Amino acid sequence: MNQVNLKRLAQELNLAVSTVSRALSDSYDISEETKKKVLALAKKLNYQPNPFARSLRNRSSKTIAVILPEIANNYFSVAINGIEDVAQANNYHVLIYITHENLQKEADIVKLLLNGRVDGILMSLSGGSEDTGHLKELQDSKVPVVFFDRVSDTIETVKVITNNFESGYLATSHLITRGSQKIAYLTFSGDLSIEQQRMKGYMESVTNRGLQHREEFIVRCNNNSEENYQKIMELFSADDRPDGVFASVESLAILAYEVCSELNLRIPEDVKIVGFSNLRTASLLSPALTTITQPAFNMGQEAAKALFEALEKPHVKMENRTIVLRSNLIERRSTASN
Amino acid sequence: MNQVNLKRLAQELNLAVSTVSRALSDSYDISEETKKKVLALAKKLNYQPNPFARSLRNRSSKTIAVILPEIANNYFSVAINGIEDVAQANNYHVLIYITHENLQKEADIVKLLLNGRVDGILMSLSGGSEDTGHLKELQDSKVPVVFFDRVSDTIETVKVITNNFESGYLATSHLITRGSQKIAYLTFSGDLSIEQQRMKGYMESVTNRGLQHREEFIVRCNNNSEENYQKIMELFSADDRPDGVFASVESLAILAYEVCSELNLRIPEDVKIVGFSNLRTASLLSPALTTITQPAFNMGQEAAKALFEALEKPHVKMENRTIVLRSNLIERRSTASN
DNA sequence: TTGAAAGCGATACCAA
DNA sequence: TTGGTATCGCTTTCAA
Repeated sequence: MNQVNLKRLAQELNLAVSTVSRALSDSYDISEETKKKVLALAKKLNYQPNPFARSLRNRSSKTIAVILPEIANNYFSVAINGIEDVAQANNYHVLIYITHENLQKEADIVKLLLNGRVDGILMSLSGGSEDTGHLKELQDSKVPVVFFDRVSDTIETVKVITNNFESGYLATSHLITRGSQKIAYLTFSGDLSIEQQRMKGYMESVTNRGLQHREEFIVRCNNNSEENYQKIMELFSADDRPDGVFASVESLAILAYEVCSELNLRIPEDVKIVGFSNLRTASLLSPALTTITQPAFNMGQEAAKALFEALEKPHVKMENRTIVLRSNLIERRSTASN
Repeated sequence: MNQVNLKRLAQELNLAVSTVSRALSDSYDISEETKKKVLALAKKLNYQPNPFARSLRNRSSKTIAVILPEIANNYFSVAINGIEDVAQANNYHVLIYITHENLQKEADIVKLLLNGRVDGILMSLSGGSEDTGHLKELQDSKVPVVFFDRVSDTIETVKVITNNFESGYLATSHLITRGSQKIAYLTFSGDLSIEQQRMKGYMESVTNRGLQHREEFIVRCNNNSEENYQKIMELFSADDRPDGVFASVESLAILAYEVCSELNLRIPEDVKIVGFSNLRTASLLSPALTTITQPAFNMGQEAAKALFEALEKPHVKMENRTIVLRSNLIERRSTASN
């Protein structure tokens, strides 16, 4: 094809390729006149530098990767928004990889990215055993990583999270204050650090408020929505069922609503519910759902900013720093007093 | 750095770079023995080919781009899921670009991608005047595009949409059947082909059922949520307010709910509402929202599949074909008869 | 101020 | 069956 590249520009202008290259990068030792001519022709022919040649030469891809467990989720999609925002401002490209909570897939993707395809990685861990080889490999590689939301405890780098322990404590205390005595906790795998923090908050609140800790009130869910529905159904069908529920994940709060509807349990009269959630329609649910809402957009932004800061100092090791952005408890009808 | 590249492998094995390259690509004219040795060392050193060198040489990036107006949206995030699914199966990488309904940004992004950075593009148009130079440029370039959902009327290529006209007709007829007589239509910019189709469906249903068409019942919204809220507020505050609303966009249905709540209008007794929506919690809203639901995941998949088919026949011009996937009307309480 | 040429890493052609 | 080398397009060092 009649590709527009430096050679082509150089030929048309009777200049050397190197001259054209320097003119385009506004090098100081090229005359104004030449620069003008070059820029004019480049514009006219709509010259776009070949990104691969550039990346190959410069060892920099102007691209970051975002690895996350899922995307059809109000938290993650908004977080991506924040990330993309910062990336566009820095003229970077954003690659997306979804692990679907599959650890093997996560490992494969990470391996795929260790060859320089991206300059940095933003990552939210898949469920399953947290720490495995691929994260170590990442850390040993030259590719900087910033974790957000579902962070790794063991890898030393920048992490952006919300105040999970406090939020768990707050949500549980809120339920107790509103009159719940038997509080269930719905959680995902339980391997993730953030889950553990939220649960610790729940436990500590239960204990501090003098309530009895009951193992059967902790429901560990998985990737299978139907199974989770069944588990929650069992929880609520028991004779001695909970009168309060703290869902550490949005989807589990929704399932709890569905189960209550199925069993004709009234919210909040029979069961009060609070959930971690970024659902924009939380206030329109029936009844409106009390939520712990994470600053998703901000978390994405901060994670991306931290990554770009690291990219500017390529020879400095990533510092081990945790940025905590506060979540908000937004009280609605699902936890009203009886 | 001590990068692992072909040269390094070749040196360690006392072979030529070209031999190593062919051994790794399982070329038939390399001896089994050599292949084994090469593969073993490559594995041991965790050799990953440099993607840029490869792309530069092969003129193929193994990457596609997805350009869309927004991502924090149940339709688009699920569609991306479908796209990513197919891309991963094809060992392709996915770049994401969000235009935020900004036509200029869309044009900039498209220009950025004409230099071979991606092998193909999946695109859902930003609002604003539909057809402008950047799309033409795209069509003239060698980069194949497939449109999904918000497609271009004028560019000839594969397009994946839902049955917009029919759905608009169906939604409106449904409102009429349930007793609405004065039906408002909430739409976005109105420039997009899909919006026009939906509106045509609405109009034709209104006319066919012998209702009066009223210009003031067509509310054209924009990117500004507060302004839209005001517009809808005015609509419902009028003496002769509508008793049925068809929202052609999810976010407008949500706004309608909020306005009704503010004005103490009962749904469905005072106003019935149906909206295009992929909200997973539609059934939990108060009241449950009747929706026209698009097969988002499928649409993403089909668009991606069509793109990959095109990528396999690089010298064939994209055919002008429209794939229509049907949306479903899911009836819920927001349109119950009085 | 400009030009020539080396080199980034992988591929493919031609030669041996 | 293997080796040598040109090439993709761009950047940068060295020379003029």
